[in-house]
Amino acid sequence: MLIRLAKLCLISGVSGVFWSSGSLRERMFRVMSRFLSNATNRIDAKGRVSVPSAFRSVLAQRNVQELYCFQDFVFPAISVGGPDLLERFERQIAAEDPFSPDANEMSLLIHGGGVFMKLDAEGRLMVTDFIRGFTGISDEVTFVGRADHFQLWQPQAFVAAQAQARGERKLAGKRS
Amino acid sequence: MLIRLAKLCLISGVSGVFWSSGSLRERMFRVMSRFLSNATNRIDAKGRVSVPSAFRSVLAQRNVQELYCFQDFVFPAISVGGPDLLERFERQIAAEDPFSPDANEMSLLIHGGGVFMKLDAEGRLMVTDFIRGFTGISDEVTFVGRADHFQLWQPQAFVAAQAQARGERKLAGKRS
DNA sequence: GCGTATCCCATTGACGCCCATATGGTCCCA
DNA sequence: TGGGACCATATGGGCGTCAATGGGATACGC
Repeated sequence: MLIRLAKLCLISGVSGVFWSSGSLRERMFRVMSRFLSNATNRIDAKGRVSVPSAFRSVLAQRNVQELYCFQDFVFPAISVGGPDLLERFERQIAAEDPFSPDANEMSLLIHGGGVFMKLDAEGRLMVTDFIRGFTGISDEVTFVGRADHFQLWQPQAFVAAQAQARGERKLAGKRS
Repeated sequence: MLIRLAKLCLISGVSGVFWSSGSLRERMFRVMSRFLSNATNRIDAKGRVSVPSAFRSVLAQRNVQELYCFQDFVFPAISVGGPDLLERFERQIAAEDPFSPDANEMSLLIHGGGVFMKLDAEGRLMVTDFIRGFTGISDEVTFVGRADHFQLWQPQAFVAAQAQARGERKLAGKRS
């Protein structure tokens, strides 16, 4: 199961290169600037929601000004990161056989299913239909840190998914 | 043959030359100037539809004034790009034996299945029968970014194709 | 001359930019 | 240790700008 989770992670964009290299100082820096924990904020009348301050400062440290958002491949959640996230996907496409139907589908998802968004001066983002439709979000958003990116969840869906993941881990632990 | 054409499509669409490096400024520029995300607009009584502003500014940045449109090889969608898209196809054809059946068929699709179109002053394009017939579009158009070009889809067909691609991604991830 | 496409202008509704307020937490000082 | 000032964050809302759309008027082709 652990392996499976690791794979899931990779699928949804958490790259394994995250830890692998760089000077000690750089690694310290990265540790400091991970997306971690979760928080739930309300959507206002105009459809905006504040990105948690902790996440915003990570974005600032990484010099991320435009957010690349896409509909996650596994969960009913929107994954959000910097343009480097998109570039990683594109490299992945370029790396595998560029003639495969896989690459075509991949492009349909990451280009056609991805958006660039910007935060306003107060660090809020618009919750568009693009986000609502895919996640089921209506009036509250749960922000979930995923190391090098974060996700937008419908609050109940998140606790459910988390509970399920916890349950499977427990079983795996008893088995092994 | 079909596979071969699909390959062609991919070559031009998700080109492997993707932009691995460059100054920060250059990368910002590139991020800004690729076709990304999707949006659905209505067709008015005269059969016109507005191209999303984001796509128009990409076209402007690339100095594209005439649009080359052709019926996509794999999806029921119209692919739209600058004249460079057509030129790339033509180079591809020229690269192989000009008398081969393959080259002949490619030309049939590339040239016979393609048209040039122009936007009006407000950035709208006419939805002709050429487009309607192939895509099933009737009163709404979904614009889908594909990095170096974009596509016109019948809205429902797009969500269906995207859902299928996502499903296959998920399965592939779990399998491996 | 009639249908069709292009040009021009008007409307409106959404989004970005700006400032104001509240609320909770922290730090300092008595 | 308790109270209070201070600060940061989350949230609310006004307003201007621009994009999407609608519709009239004119040019063009069959």
